[in-house]
Amino acid sequence: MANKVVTRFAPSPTGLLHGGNYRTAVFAYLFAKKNGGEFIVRIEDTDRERSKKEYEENILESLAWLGLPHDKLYRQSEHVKRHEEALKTLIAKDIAYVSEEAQEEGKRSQVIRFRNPKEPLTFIDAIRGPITTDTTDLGDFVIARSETEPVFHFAVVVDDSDEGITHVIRGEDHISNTPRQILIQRALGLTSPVYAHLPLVLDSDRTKLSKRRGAKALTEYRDEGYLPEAILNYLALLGWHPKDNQELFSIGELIKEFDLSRIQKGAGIFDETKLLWFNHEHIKRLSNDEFFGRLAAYTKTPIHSSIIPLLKERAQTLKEAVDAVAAGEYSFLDEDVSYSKELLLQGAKVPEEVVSQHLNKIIESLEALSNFTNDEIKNAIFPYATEVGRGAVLWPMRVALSGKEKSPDPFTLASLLGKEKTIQRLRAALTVLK
RNA sequence: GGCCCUAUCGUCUAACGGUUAGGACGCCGGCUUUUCAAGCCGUUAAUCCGGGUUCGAUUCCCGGUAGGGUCACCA
Repeated sequence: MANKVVTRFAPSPTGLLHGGNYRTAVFAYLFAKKNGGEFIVRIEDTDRERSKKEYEENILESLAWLGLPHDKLYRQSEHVKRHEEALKTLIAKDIAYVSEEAQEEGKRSQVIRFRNPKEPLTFIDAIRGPITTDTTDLGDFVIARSETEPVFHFAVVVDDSDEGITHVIRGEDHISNTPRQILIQRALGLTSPVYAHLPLVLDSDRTKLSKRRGAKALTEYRDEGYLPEAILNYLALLGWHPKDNQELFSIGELIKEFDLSRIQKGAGIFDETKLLWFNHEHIKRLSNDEFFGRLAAYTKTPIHSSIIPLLKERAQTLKEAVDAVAAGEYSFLDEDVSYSKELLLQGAKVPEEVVSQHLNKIIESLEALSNFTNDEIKNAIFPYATEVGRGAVLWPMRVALSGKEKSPDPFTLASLLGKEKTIQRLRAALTVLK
């Protein structure tokens, strides 16, 4: 109990967060859960001008959607009393002091600075090992705008301590902030948490992922029909790797396998193509009912439950599935088909009398069937098709059933349509030829 | 520019001194229910450079180069 692991994700609600940001949350969450610990979300809203409620809501919504529930939620702004107390303590001890500043545009004339001991400082990063810097370079840095307005470094240190954070898992861009935070911890007599600085997630142009350069917010991926489990899976493997070559993970498996020691040091590029592959894999892993439910939650477009298996196989995202349905790719199921004679003959490459013969033969074979399953239909038709020429039999059959140039294979179509409708359409094809 | 971090196929990565440098995505090619997808099979492709240490370096050390981060009264 005394050594219970507590991690935190501490975003500032000053904008929408992208995949790289959430990757940090994923790692902090997995590490906490792996160790039976707690995952805390702390909204860092000390910048009162730029913090917005809508961003906070978006962040919380995204975290919930991804499947990263927090054990506790804090807002930094609610802790101002504690910050003020700690600040006064340091001032009383003359470790911090009120500094008169040269008047500048948009700046205060008075701020609170930290008396820097100016010495070399080494901390052990759980991913990178010892990191040494000389704090002299920092000078007497500012820790608060006033007694009631602490700056990031100060508030973070006090909060991490108050909230019992044992492991600070954050982006590499915070490495250079760590020494000054440790300095404040020491001045306050606090123990330092373990630091683990994650490699950055880069855009395809090798620069830090940023909203400004078009990095998508997580909610955009949701709107584009990505599955949260696919994004989670992809994010977990961006900068971390299991012992073996397993790639597809459920969240439970990730928690079980996750290990700080297998985190990468070098930055990684966010690859949307691979994410798409993960998404399709996770779609395929969904049961038909589950997939149907996800589609229903995603769109108002009515979707026939019988085509769910086809959609699962063919669509990489929910949006793709919906778009295909909306574009009429499966309309042959409930609408009558119509097509030209040319299309019916196009792929057959034999005279139309021969096609008629084949169609008659198909009808005859199918009429004898009792179950009308995909396999039964295939067994009835395929040997014949192979014997006389597959294209000559299968192409017209497929067009007769779908009315389209592109469609699923003829056996699947027939089983979906049912015996009666299938035979009716094959007869209609004979009429077209006449 | 100062300080810090990093460096294996195009991309994500495995190999914690000895491997034909492995896997996945993508690309390309082939097969398939002569369509579109999916699926299956296969091909292509990498240790940044230079010095050490060692019988032996992707792996350890040093230097260079390159990339990134950070130098706010933003977090």
